[in-house]
Amino acid sequence: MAPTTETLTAERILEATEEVLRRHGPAKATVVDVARALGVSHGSVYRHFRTKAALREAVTKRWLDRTAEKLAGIVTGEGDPETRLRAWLTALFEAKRHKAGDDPELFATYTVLTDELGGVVHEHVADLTGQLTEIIAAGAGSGAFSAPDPAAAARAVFQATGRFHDPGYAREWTTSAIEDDFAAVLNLLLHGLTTTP
Amino acid sequence: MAPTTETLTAERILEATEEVLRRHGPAKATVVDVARALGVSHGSVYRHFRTKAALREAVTKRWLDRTAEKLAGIVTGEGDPETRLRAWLTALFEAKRHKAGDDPELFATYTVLTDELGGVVHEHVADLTGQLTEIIAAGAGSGAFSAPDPAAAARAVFQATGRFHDPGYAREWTTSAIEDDFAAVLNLLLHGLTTTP
DNA sequence: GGAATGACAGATATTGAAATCTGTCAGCTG
DNA sequence: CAGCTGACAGATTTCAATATCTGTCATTCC
Repeated sequence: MAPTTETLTAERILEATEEVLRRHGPAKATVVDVARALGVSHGSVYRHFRTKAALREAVTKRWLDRTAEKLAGIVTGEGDPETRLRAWLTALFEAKRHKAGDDPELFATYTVLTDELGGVVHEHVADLTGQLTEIIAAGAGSGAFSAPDPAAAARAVFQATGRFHDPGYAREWTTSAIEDDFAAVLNLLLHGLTTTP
Repeated sequence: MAPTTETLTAERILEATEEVLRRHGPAKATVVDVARALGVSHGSVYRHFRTKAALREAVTKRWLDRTAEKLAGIVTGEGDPETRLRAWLTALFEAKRHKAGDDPELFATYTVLTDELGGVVHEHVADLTGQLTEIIAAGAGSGAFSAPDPAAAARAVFQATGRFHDPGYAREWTTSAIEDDFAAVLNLLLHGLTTTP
């Protein structure tokens, strides 16, 4: 479509792949489509990604990492651990909700992709619970939280808030009660974590 | 298959429907199959259920109600509210996990059915959170729980434990860490609900 | 000579014609 | 006559042929 003289890099292929996925959806997006969008033969794409699955995995990892990076800023940010924990969980919910609301096609596409790519999602979840563990460990250290095992507490908090970040629940993120539900769960969990003076 | 002289009742049709669903799965189970299993014409089935969708809805409701009935016994059972709350949530998890593990085919079938029948599921969830509300209200009354709005707390607890009863997570119910995860979430939530002396 | 191409074999997806199903209803049956 | 039947029209699903795609690699191009 747009045959440039620019060198063909993995990054350019990933950009084109995301565009093709947005246009055609996960079922109909082909490697041939990606190559056509870049003005190259599909053989050239296979020089950078061994298989179609590897290409899908890379583009999905890139998408998940964009969210993780945003949240990482909050972990090392200012405020006490309770404030940062609230901010982090709220930011995660907001990020997912906006992704789902702003571009439903692409969100649905990535939901399909994450379903077929267990490994990538597992790493993503490990990344996020790692961030949560840092915040909770800080709170445990300062005496604000009662958490003998911060990593276990982080997993519990992440799992208990699944309804507000797991793509499987995306269709409920537009209902009016979701804000109240989120606040209720968040308060319950924070009360459960907080030490009682 | 087994043409009996017994009268054709809605209940007999539902039994046959569940059997056909177990055998053929949700995609291939037809009204003609159900009629054949009962040794009647498919027109007779339509005398009891207006549409195929109504039949599927009725058989699904029946399935969900069986779980709700089991749990209802715990609500009015013995023990203090905290004990009953733990028992109720554990029983819900166990019931779902056994359904999923004992007859995966049928469980997968009902998961598909519940996905297409929003209304029935909504009622089922309302039923279960109603039961939870009773237990939590009892705890609030006795001073064991701090819950200004027991219904809201019940919704929060139900949603926070979604990972352990939502069929969407069924494939994770066989992983080894699930028991620990459940215990961690349960303890966190109960600590969050309990008043601090 | 390192990157890109395009023809190719086997695997996967699309398509449209044929078969089956859903839902109705006039008539049969006990 | 209350309940059941089975033929029927329109909607949906199946199946097999046809077309497209994936992944490879000998060859071309700069």
